Formats: sequence, C-alpha cells, structure tokens
Amino acid sequence: MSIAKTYNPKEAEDKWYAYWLEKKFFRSVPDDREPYTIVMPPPNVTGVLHMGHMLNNTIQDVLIRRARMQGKNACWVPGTDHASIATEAKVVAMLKERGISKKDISREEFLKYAWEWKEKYGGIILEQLKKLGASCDWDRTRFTMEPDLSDAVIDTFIHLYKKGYIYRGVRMINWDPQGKTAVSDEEVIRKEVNQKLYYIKYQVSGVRNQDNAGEKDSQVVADNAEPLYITIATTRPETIMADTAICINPNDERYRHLKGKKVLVPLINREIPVIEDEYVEMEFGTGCLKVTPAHDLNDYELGQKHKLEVIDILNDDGTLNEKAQILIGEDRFIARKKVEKLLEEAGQLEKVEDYKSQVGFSERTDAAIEPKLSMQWFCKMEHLAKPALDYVLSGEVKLIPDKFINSYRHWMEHVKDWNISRQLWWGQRIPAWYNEHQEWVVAKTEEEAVAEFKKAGLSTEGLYQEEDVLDTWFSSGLWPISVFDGFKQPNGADINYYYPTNDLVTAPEILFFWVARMMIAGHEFRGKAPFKNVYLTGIVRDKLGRKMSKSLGNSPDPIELMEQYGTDGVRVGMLLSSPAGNDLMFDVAYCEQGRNFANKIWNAFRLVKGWESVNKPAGKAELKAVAWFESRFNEAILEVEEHFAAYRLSDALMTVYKLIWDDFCSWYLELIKPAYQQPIAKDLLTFTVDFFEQLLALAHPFMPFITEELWHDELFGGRGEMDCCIVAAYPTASKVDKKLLDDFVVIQQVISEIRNVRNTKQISPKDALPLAIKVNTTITYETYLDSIKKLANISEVSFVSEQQSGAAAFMAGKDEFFVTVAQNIDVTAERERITNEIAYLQGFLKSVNAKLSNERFVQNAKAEVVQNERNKQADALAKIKILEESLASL
RNA sequence: GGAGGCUUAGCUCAGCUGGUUCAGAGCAUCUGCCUUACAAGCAGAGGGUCACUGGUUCGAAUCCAGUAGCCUCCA
Repeated sequence: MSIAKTYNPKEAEDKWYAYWLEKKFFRSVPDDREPYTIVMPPPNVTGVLHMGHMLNNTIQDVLIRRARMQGKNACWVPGTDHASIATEAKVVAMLKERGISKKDISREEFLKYAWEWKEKYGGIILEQLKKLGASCDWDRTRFTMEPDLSDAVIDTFIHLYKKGYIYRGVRMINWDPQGKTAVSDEEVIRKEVNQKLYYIKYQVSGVRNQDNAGEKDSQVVADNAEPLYITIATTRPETIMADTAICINPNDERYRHLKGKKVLVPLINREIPVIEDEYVEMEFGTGCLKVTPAHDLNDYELGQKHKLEVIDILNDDGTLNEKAQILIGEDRFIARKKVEKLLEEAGQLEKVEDYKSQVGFSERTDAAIEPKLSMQWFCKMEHLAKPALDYVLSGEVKLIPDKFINSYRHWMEHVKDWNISRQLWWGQRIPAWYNEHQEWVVAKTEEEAVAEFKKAGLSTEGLYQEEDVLDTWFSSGLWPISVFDGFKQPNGADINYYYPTNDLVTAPEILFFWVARMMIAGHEFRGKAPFKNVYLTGIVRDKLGRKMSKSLGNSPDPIELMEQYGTDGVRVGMLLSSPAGNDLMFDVAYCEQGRNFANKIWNAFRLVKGWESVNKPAGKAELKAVAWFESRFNEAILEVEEHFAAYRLSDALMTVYKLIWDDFCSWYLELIKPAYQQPIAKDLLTFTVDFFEQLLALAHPFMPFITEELWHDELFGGRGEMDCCIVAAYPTASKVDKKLLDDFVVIQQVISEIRNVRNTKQISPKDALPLAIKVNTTITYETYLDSIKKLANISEVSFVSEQQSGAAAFMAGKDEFFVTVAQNIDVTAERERITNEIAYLQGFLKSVNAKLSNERFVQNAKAEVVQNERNKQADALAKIKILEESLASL
C-alpha cells in the first residue's frame, strides 16, 4: 500500500470520529471501574464555536481521553445552557424580522417561538465540537431548560425558600433599559467613559446672600439682596428632578451656614433639605452632593439612613416619567442635554468640566446600566457561601493555578445577596403566586398555591403566577448534579457513581458566578463539592494581546482553522502555549507547528513502513540504540505523568513532541535506519514498530485522529474492530537506565561536535573523516563506534593515548576527540578558542573555590551541596589540564 | 480608591521548598544542505545585566522592601 507524502487530515477525521461513535467508545455507564468524570461547561444555545471553546474543550478532551486509556470509566457530559437574556434577545430580534413585536404576543406564544429557535440553532455548537474530536458521551447531552432540569430548578428554589434563604425586596438593582430586565453585578461591564461634570447652582430658600450666618463681622442684612446659591457637581444633571436632599460634610467649615436650611431644585423649584453626612468627600467637586435615592446606589443608602423620600423619575425603557415634571417621555441621554440647556438659560449652570469615570454597561445589550429600585427576588448568600469557601481553603477543591484562591476568597468573604429574578420570559418561571391583594405564596403548582393561600386564610381570587424567571446561573449552578438526575433520583446509580466529578475546566471570569454556585449547590444538596479540581484556562487573545471579539474581527474561524491545519494540528497549536490560567496569545503559527508535527509523525511512519525485514541479527550499536530509546521513552513517560499530575498540559505535550521529533526521529530512526534499499534486521523492525505503537498511544490524547489512523495500518498487523488507539492502554514507565542515558548524551555530543567541525570547515557531509579518541573516562566507546560512524560519517576510529596535533579537537565530557581534516588547522583561531575555554573554566573554578574556601559555606551548606562543589572543582581542574596540554601541543 | 497578579532571548513561556558558569524550551532568526521518510524537512550556530534600586544570606532569576510599567478583579 502506497502512502501519501503528506498527511491528509480531512479523511481520517471524518472516518474515525464516525467509527468511535459507531463503536460507542464515548459511552459511559456505571460499572465497577474507577469513574473519571467531567461535566462540560454548557455553552449558550446562542453560541457558535469560538477560540475560547476550542481551548477549553481541547483541554477537556485531552484529560478525558487520557483517563479512558488509563482504564478508567471516562464520562464527559455535554450540554447547553438556555442563556435567558442572550436567547431572549435573539428571539426578539428574530420576531422583529418577521414583523412581530414581543409586546403584541402572549408569553405562551413567545415561548413557542423561543423553543422553535432553540431547536433550530441551539445544537450548532455541539455539532462543531464533534469536528474538534470531542469524545463526549452524546447520549447524555442535557439542556438547562429541559423538563427534568427545570424541575430541579423549581424544587431548588422552593427548598431554599423554605430554608429562609430566598426573599423579596425592593433593592437597587442594575437595570438594562434596552433589555428591560435586571442584570446581576457580574453581567455589568464597567468602562471608563469621558463624561462631563456639571456644576449646578441650587438656590437656598428663604435666605439672601448677605445673611451669611456665621460671619460675625457681616451683620448687614438687606431684604432685596441677591439670592444665595450653593453649587453641586454632578455627572447626571437629568436626575436633579429626583433629588430629595443636598448633603454636606458636617466638618466642612465652608458650608456651616447651610445647616438646617432648605434649597430649591432648579427648574422645578421643589424644596429639599440640606443634610449632613461624613460620607461626602469635601475635596471632590464642590464638597456638596445632590442626593438622588432612586437613581444611585450610594444615594439610596444615604437616603435610607436619613429617611429621605424616594422619587423615581425614570420609566423602564430609560425615558423620563411624569414625576420628573418636565421633559416627560424624553430619553435619559437626550434629557441630559436638554436639562443642561435649561439650566444654562436659567443661569444656574455654573460651569462644565471634562471628567472621566467608570460607567456600567450591560454585557448583553451594551446599554448603559441604570441603577433602579425594583422589587426583586434575592438569595441570601452569606451562610451558603461559607462551605463553598471552605472547600477551596481546605484544598478539598483545588484551583489550578492556585493564584486564584485569593480572589476567590475575597469574593466569597464579601459576597452580596444574589438577585435571582430576571424580567424575562425565557427561563424557569419563579414558582410564586399572587392573589388579588398582591399577597403571595411559593408553591410548585397552582393547586398547591391555592392550598397555601387557604391554609393562611387568604383570598385565592385573581390568582396569578410571578412573571419573572430565574437567573440562568441559578440553573447552571445545579449542572453537575442535575445532569446525573441527582434531584429526581437523589440515590440514582448515575449520581452515586459519577458525583463528585473529577475535573472542571472553565474560565476564571466565571469562577464566582458559576463555579462558586456549583459548590454551594453541591454542598447544599449532596454534602460534597461537585469536583476535585478546577482548571482555569486563560483568555484567548490575538498576538497583539487583544481579546478576541466579533467586533474587532480578530478571531479566526475555528472550523476554517481545522480545515486548514487539520484538527490535530489546531489542538496541538492551542495547547502548546497555554499554561493553566495564563492568557493565550494565539497565532496561527502555533497551528502550523501542530500541522508540521503531525506531518513529521506521518513521514516517520512512511519510513518505517517502507522497510523490508530480513532474518539477520541486529548489530551491537543498533541494539544499544534500542536500549537507549527504551530508557529515554520511559524517562519521558515519567515526565509526562508529572506534567499531567500538575495539570501542565502544554509541558506534557512538549515532552511528547520532543520525544517523537528529536529522540525518536532525529536520533533513534537515524541510528537504526538501514542503508538505502537495504533490508533491516527483523528484530530491529519489531522493536521499532512496537515503539511506534507506544508513541501513538502516548500522543493520542493530544492528536486523536492521526494516531488512530496510523494505529490501524497493516504495519501493526491485523486488528480487531474494537482494537483502537482511543482505548489502547496508556503507556506506563518501566525501568530507566540512567547510566546509559548519561553516556548517550556524550555520544550525541560527539556526533554534534563532528558535524559542527564539518560545518565550520565547510566540509561536505559526504566526505568521510577519520576520528581519534583519547578516552579519559569509563565510557565504552567501542559499543557506539558504528553509531558515531553512521551519524557523523566517520571513516575510521582509532584510540590514542596522546593528543593529536594538526587535527580539529574537541572535548565531550572529559574525553578528547580529534578529527583529521584535509585543510590545515588555523592555529591562531584554535589557540584563541582554547584560551577562551580555559578562561571560562578558570572563572568557573574561581567561583567554586570561593565557595569551598568560605568556612561558612562549608559549615552551613548541606553536605551534598558541598560535595557537589568539590566534584565541580575536580572536573574543572581536569578539563583545564587537558586544555592546557592541547594549547602546548598546538 | 481597595485586593491580587505579572515583568526572564525577537515572540510565547518554563525555571518546584535559594546551591552546577543557571540562565532553559518551543517558535522565529542566521549559515550550509532538494542526503532516496519528511523543504510542513535535515545539520549546525548566534541571541538575555532574569524590569529597576536596595536588603537578607556563605550564596539570589528564586526570599524581603521600595520604584516603574502592564494586567485582572472589586468599589
């Protein structure tokens, strides 16, 4: 069978993914093996695959494939998240295109459209993950709004309500006037914005300028004097109509005369009090603060403290309402400009300054967030958060990397109550029921609600259910339990077997509002954290360090990338430079590197496959090469294991990369490669094929497709239909011959040095050269002579006891080597080279001697460290001696 | 304003509890090669005052403090 010169991924990918599915290798059901479980962070149903998903899911697939090969019962649960706000926005947009307005249709009709949308587009991202090779158990695919999971959400709500964790209250919330819903703090993106700071004059009522109480020497009072004004600074002049006080700092001497006075709100002349509170910063603006409890969180708290009236002048869509008295119906930003003009006309605008400040924007609609007082449902967090914090602090749940522990702790210790209601239709409707008097009960069904009302002796007239739905995170927080039906069947086989899961792979941005909430739910309902390790991936950025985003257009299309570089190539590219928790500066060059690596494996395979074997004994040097590679392979496996244990996936991959490319291809295969069109010894081929098979298994989690493709080649003999790389045993290390590895390093060095001599002297690799060796160590070069001859093109080797003059000389370890070359050796250059080397070694020796002659070092340092220094000293002395001899013999 | 983190080769990053002259990897670069597995390749080479300044120590990229720059989270 002939084999293409380059690896063609496309065919292999489709073929093997279908085969794996057909043979149900991804399927997991509980059995007596050790489980290894990952629940996929459910992507939004609105999502399409982006680079973040690529990274995240590649990591999960690597982990799950390795576990599967290690013989564990590997279960990776996929699914999607209903994403209330995002999906509702998509559906509203879709309806708009069809000429339908959400306002004109009923909730039921809207939901029908929403489900229609979900069925059509909601599965796209999961299909795309298949292209990535994701080995999820697709039979377990879940959706946060499917009936069972919704039930779990409702039951959880009722459970938490009964325990007293859920309450209703008027709170200052983040209002998205465009989405017309509350959003959580986490969904608000703060951005620095260039604004204006308006200085507005409020007239002090009943007081004239010359009054100036407190000024003892100013006793002149004139009835017709100018009115007295005080000036406040604000960025939001359109809210002055909602002012209910002016606040000054009680320690502020400048405003002592205003204590107890009243002022008039400009334009509407409503009288409001001057209050005092140390909250006011005297240095900021004028030191005078307008208090608008309905439209600013801090003002609200100030208002509560001073029992101020609350006047809400905004409608839900951000326009002014009748309480504003003026500019009714105008949008808040237009109103701002108009108020500015009106104030100016009234002579009450003192000045306007440029000002930078942080403004919140909705993550979903990008509308400026409006602080708004609203009746909302809340979940008390303080008590619930404690165990979730302890899981992490005690190390029961590990965060990888652990630098996130601090910020996790900070958040969990300062956690605020969670606003769980959303003014949307797409989601789980809050199971609360109201009667005609707006009295309410919490109940799962209408019948139960009626019973509750009756029990409480309340009217059941005009019964209706709460319009709001629950925050999406309320359902995704239950994910690791609900996907195993842990609510429906708390003692079910699945939940008992798979829970707690092993690893969670997600982004640090959602550490709090998702990961923490899963731990809270896990503790509340299972008494156990839902996972053991949380691997936090970085953000995928472009090579300029910018976050990849649609609007910047700097994100490559993952599907196209996979078409271009092959899935294995892209997976390798994603992983190569992505240590846990660090952002990945993505560059297609990484995918290119991945593709090249796949091609390298492919071609190494072509080489081995092309060999004819013959029944003859393998040479001594070749058998040595086999022994060496075996040791090197085992050593590499140990390194890979260490890297995996520490979740250093990119390092694990790099170890495999170098093992295959450098050790296997560049050294081993070159060492045992027969001469052109010559057969290879049968044993040697068997060893090599065996190595190859092991290497394929080792690389499989990273590069599933090419490894599976080659696995089934006839080179490995016939395979049963279930004998696949995906379920092959993951290689484990056996013994490592350290001495052999060390000796081989010297041999490699010798070969490199000879090649270097050839390179610098411009000698063709085709001209064989004679080599003389002066052995000063115990390395048995005889064993390696054939290897050296082969890889460095040496014609003959002689062992000498004296240094050879007129030859190119070098040292490897402590042994000396002399290559006779046709050209004369440039004595001056050679002298310089040796002199430099001696100088270097003497510097080295000096630093070693300094340590050894330092009594405090000898006394304080560990014995082995001291011994090590003595060895270094002896080494350096020996080398210097040799070099000095060389110098003399030049 | 509060909390945390980062700064090592042109780029992306390793460097664990101080101890080889400790400064490393991959990519990129340069030189020479179309050597019959692979030019998506082979062989070789050059690149860094470990941000800066002090301190602790026999010894600091590593520990401590300060400075500068960058980032993230929170207000």
